[in-house]
Amino acid sequence: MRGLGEVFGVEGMALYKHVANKHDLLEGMVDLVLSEVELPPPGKQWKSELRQGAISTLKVLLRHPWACQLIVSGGAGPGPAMLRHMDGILGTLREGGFSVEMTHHAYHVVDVYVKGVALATVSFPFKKEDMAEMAETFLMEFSASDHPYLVEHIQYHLETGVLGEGDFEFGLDLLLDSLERLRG
Amino acid sequence: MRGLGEVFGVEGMALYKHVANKHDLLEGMVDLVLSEVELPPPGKQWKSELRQGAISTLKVLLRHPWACQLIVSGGAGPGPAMLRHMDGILGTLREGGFSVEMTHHAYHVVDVYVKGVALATVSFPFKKEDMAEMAETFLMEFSASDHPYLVEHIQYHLETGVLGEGDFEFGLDLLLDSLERLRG
DNA sequence: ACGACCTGGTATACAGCGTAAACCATTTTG
DNA sequence: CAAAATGGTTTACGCTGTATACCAGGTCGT
Repeated sequence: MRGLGEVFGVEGMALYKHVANKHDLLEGMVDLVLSEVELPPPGKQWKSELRQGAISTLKVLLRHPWACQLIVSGGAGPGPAMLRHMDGILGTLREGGFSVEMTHHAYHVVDVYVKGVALATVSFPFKKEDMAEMAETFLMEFSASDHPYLVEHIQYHLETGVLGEGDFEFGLDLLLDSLERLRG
Repeated sequence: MRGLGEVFGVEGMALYKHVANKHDLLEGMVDLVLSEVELPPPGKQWKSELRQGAISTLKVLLRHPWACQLIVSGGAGPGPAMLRHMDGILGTLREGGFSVEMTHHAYHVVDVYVKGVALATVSFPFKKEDMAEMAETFLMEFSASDHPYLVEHIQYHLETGVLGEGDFEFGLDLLLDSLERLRG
């Protein structure tokens, strides 16, 4: 708070004339972030709309790493932007022909997935450059023979990088295709 | 720290003779939690093994809500239990006939999903009993006509409760079935 | 036009946090 | 038997969010 005050050239306490407390402030910021998400209007092509919405959501979340934690963990109650966001996605599903029940399932599955990827990406503890070095010290810690599959996995990551866009879309399409099958 | 010291009948600072800092302490606790997960040994029925592993993981995470945040957000580097856990799941996939690449995808998708559900469940801000009351004040805040689909969604939740076991397994099976299709 | 009130700022203070530093008794060990 | 490791205490520092009191300037009702 004092730091934010400094940004405004003001004593920290002055902020409390404008927001109730730090948490309220963060809630507002979070909702502002969420308002950046671009949601296509509900229509007939639910799949591409949902896909686009999910991708946009992830992009926004990755653009504001600090907000990830708060949004994902529901630490901030839903503000107007979040409500709009939810209604948009739910609308896409309903208009796309999903039943109320299936809409419920689809919404939560995709929601959890997007947020999960966002959080995992944001909070991955190593920088891309340190990865190689990191992996090396890593592979020393445990006898490679104890965790053969893990070694293989890490080596794969060394070749292909951290969780990237491709990985996200792989899972996303997996879900969307499954949902499509269930809708019919 | 001072509180934990009190539990041991000791001054807070005494703890620093046993752990490097608070973060280290939490890492240890997190790994202990993770060691509670029961993973079936890798074999031929990858699907049921993965399923069982995911369910066990979720159960453990829900049993220790405080650990959820840390585990999910990777705030704690992987300890021995986590390594074991990862290797187990990766092994299940590889032994089950998945290629290295598909194993990578499958692992991350399921991992993200399980952790996402855990975090969402744990950090859902309202108690089960207050839900109805909560929803009511909720539905007043925004004109119901502005968010018709959201209203519908909330009403569905009022009938069926918060995210429950069924919802989790729905998404899980969705993923597992898709993975099965992709494996072949 | 004048007192009341609202607005947005300051100053001070408090309790809480993690933890660094110095010190001290009691084992354990070379 | 001296040296050193072990596990505790005390004190203190800088950081946090924020309650409280105070105060200047502008706005408003009469």
